[in-house]
Amino acid sequence: MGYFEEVYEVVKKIPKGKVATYGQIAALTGFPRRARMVGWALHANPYRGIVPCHRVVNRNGELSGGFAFGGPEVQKMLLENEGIIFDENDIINLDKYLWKPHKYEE
DNA sequence: CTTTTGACTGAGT
DNA sequence: AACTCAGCCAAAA
Repeated sequence: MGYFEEVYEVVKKIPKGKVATYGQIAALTGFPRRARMVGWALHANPYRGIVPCHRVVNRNGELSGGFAFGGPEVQKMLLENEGIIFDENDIINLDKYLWKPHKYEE
């Protein structure tokens, strides 16, 4: 099991209707300074369609970069389908939708 | 092998 | 509030 697997496991744990940041996932995997690795793991995501990478956003709650599994529009649609609402700037209200795990372990 | 780059973040200016 | 700098570490050139 490589580091990627840990990232995928955490991402898969994100409950529907919630989102998590790269840093948060990194922290959950035990490496709070490896947010970039999380991003890289998802970039190399061999489990596209299996790992809900659309629930992973940057610290500001906005959709990552200009590309994704199909495009930011698809990601937005998927998140709205999860019950998440975007603001005027297509930013997610982290105050409401940020995933707040009870424990930083497992 | 060395250098650049990147789905990031937090601190500093 | 917007921009820059520095850390992190793996893959690609």
